[in-house]
Amino acid sequence: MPELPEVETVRAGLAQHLVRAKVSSIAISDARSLKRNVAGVQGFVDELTGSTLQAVVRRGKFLWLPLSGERALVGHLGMSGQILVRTPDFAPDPQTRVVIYVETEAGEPLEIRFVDQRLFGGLMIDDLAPTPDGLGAGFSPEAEAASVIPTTVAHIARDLLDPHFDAEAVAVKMTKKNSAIKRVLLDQNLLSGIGNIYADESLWLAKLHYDKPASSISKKKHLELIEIAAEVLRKAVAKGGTSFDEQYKNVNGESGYFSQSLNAYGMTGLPCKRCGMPIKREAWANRGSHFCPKCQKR
DNA sequence: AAAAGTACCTGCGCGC
DNA sequence: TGCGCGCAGGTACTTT
Repeated sequence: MPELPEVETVRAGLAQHLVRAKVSSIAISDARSLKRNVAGVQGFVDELTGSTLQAVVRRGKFLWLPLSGERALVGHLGMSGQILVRTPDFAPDPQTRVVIYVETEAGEPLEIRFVDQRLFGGLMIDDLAPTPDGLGAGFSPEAEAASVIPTTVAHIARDLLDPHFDAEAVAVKMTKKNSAIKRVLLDQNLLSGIGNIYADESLWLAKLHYDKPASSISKKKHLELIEIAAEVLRKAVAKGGTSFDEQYKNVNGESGYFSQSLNAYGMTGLPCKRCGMPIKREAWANRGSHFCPKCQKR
């Protein structure tokens, strides 16, 4: 569910409260939200307790909070995850799986609540390793991102808003893909941050059909699509992301309002804002694709 | 090696 | 009212 703009909204919210906060204790009510946790629940608790959260960094849809130069708390929201920052007196949030109790730099006690309906998201503690190119690993304006990345995130490509994102190189790779253009846009190993909403939105803006083979699209058009997608992501970040229901919230439990700007996703049956033809939804690759049958020809 | 398919979960709204 | 089905913003693993 959460794509780059939603995750960035969460990152910024966490950074506001948690930089240099110290972990006091942890409560795990559902260990299924701890992923790849070879050290066990107790190992997770032991390592995190007493540690200081140094920064909040994001690459694509992944977040991590360095605990030192070598280890980090990594989080992913999956389809339905939220990370809420609450004061201790705040009412319980349904589907809270993990609570990390912290004391902020200013000495205020806060709770980081990891909430997740479907359990596709999760937290883990992981090693940090140098990035292959030696450049900053992700986005973290409050504390310049170090050039170390969690090993479990290393295979994720730089996202479209990353200052080191190489649009030219990615566009060349896209022309060589023998897959549908939408599948390529969703390939986090090639370019990260785009999910189903922003893929459909970008393709609508670029007037491309989701199932058009990427190899049949020129490099120039791929570059245009990349720039369109980056702009959509930037605008969505500015509006706090897209919220349709209770599933996506920022760290304060508030909805974003980019849904007002959507042209294709979730607009099935409504007139295309360019030509008036009803937007169509088709099942595709185990998900839905929304597009204008007139503006977006295969 | 690349590309496609499947598994992992819970809960909601819909039609019957 | 109840039940089964389809649907939901993602990723990792397996298969072809």
